Amino acid sequence: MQSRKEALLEAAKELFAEYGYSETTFKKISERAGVALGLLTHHYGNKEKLFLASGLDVLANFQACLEEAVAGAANGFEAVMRFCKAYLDFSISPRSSWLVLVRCSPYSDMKTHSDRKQMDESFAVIHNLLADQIRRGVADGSLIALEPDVGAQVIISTLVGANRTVALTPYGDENLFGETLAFISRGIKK
Amino acid sequence: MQSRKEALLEAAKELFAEYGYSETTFKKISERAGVALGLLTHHYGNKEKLFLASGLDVLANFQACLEEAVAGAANGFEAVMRFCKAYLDFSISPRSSWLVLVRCSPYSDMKTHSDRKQMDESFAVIHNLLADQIRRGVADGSLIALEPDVGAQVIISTLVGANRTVALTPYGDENLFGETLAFISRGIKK
Amino acid sequence: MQSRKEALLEAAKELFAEYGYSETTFKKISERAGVALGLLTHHYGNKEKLFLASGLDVLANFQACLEEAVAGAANGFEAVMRFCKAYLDFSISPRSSWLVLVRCSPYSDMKTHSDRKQMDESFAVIHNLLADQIRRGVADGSLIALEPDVGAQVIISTLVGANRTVALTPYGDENLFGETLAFISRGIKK
Amino acid sequence: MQSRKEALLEAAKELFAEYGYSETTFKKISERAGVALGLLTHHYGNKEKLFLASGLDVLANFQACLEEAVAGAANGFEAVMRFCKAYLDFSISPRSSWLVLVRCSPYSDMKTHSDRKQMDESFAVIHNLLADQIRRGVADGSLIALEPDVGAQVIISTLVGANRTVALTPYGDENLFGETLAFISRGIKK
DNA sequence: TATGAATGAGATTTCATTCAT
DNA sequence: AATGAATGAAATCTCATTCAT
Repeated sequence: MQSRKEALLEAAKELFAEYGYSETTFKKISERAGVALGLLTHHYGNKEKLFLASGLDVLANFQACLEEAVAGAANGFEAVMRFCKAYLDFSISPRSSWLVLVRCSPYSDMKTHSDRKQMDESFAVIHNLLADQIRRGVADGSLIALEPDVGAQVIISTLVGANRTVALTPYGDENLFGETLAFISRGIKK
Repeated sequence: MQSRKEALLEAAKELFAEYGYSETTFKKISERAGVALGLLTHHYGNKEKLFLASGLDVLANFQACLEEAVAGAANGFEAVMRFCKAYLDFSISPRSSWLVLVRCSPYSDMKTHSDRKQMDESFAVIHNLLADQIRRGVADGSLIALEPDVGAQVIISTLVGANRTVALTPYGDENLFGETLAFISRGIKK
Repeated sequence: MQSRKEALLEAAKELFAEYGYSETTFKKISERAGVALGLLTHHYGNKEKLFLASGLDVLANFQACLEEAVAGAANGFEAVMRFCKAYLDFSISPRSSWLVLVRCSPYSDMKTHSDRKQMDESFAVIHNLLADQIRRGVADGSLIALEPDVGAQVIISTLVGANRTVALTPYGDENLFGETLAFISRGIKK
Repeated sequence: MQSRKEALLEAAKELFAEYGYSETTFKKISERAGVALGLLTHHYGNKEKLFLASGLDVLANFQACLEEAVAGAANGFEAVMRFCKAYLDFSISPRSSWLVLVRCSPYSDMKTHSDRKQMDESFAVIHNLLADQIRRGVADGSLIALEPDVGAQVIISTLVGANRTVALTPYGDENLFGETLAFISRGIKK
């Protein structure tokens, strides 16, 4: 059984994902969660903190998913490709509330909010996870000579773009994710 | 001499670029433009239409810039690379108000608004411009065998992602654009 | 050929009739008339004066119609009945813009406006026209003994009510005007 | 002790009655009620719904008053006359806020608003109450042969007109209500 | 913890009227 | 006479947040 606090977070994630920050109101959240309006500030302080909590909740799942993906890879190249596939898969999995991250990640166009920093740090963990796999791949000879941080930036940028194309635009082709992975592969494989 | 209608558009572009849609108010726009509040609806109807007008204005400049870039290329590969470079350069040129497009393009996370379609169509023109260069490169043997539409999608996705990383996040490295171009080159060159 | 001043009055009558005072705007009027916005104040001064001009224009037609109706009556009773029939007929004749009077006559629920007095006086002329016919009927023995002013008030009240029932409510039966005339007849005939 | 929600309704009834719909503002209502502006939409949703609530509140009192009036009548004719007298009396009783109904009943000149239907239905109850008394009077021989629905329409039209003459115009004579009752009596009594 | 009434600043939008051309 | 850009006050409505219960 879900506590009322959890019900609020769940409703907030759904609504922020669907409508974005400014079109999601306390009233809508409390109605969808089926709890009293006042509980929102009681449990989460204010709107921004709730937004952050929503984002961090999705992000924690995202991190876990990526770490699991890279775990059993035979070499660096394979680890990178698993990372990429997991990234794209997570973003379209129906119950991941991925769009919350589209709305509040450092890659979003939100005006900087108070706890942007906490979000940035969590995303840095993801960046480093990928950079580590690149380092491994360069060491084990499965990747071309890439500076790990820049390489991770380029790859994540590509994933961010592909993801947005599919999630937000009408151009998103069903082949796009496959092509993107092939494209990345060509760009890094030795 | 700038008409008041133009002054409003200019102010709107600056403010939408800087603050996004919902944090840009009529008051801020009219004050920055130095005109009366009521002129906004008089000339543009409502906030959304002004937002659209802002986006289309930037987009028109963007298109012109891309078309000029591909004009003198020796072959398809070179045309594609010029397109990509012009894309990234435009996005960081100081007076382009590029961020307006980050806020209202199909790649943005705006809730669909009324004239989304008009924006979509204009972006399709850009997509087709790139697809044409790919087609040319495949024909002249300077590119690997790519399906032009999917290829254009992948490349634009990569540019979108790189652009967001630089424009919005704290990770944006100064090498990123260069690395992105190299990465694209490796992914498509025969 | 209609002058622009006349076109404005015509448009104003239509719109005031259909939408009432406060939902009729200068913009709508000038657009329907196909002339420039500024001509409205130029020719009519302000909104209230235009409203009054619209009402008085309809009222002048109304008066003429009533006077013509009573002209050839054989006796007072017949004159009264002709008056009543003409009153009701005018109110449903398609091009009379009768509803303007519903909106701005002394029987309307408009908050008193500046030139209410002029409207009141014109309506008094109508009242007196009916009172004269009653006086005649009492004198010639075709009517029961009625105080002409009170009698005119009662009869006009009945017409006002019947008219509103037909023009404004969903209850308006097609027999209502006939029944109303029969009812009046029973109430005054000797 | 009156709740703030009730205070708002009371203030709204007074102001709508006095100034009509469009000249009654949120500011005026909340100031007269002595509560915060935002409570208006909090409790009533929007201006129209508050207007409707005001009308229905007055109408409920009106219905109760009419039902009580017809209760003890000796025959149909007397019941009809009591109905008419109660109708007219209610309309000039100082604390009835009758004018709200003048502004928002189906007999008003309001442009059709959303819940017009609800108002229409409530007025139909009043119409039927009168039609029932006519039916009784025709049956018990105290009235002439009248079709009950049309008869009710004619009588209510007469009351509506008399009421408007007294409430809205400068012609309203103090004898008018008495004369109107006599006039109705002559028109229906056997 | 839980509720939802209460607040009031602020947003968008409307619109009669003025005025330069 | 004719045009429509320009003005700004005022209207309705939203909404995060507070607070008494």
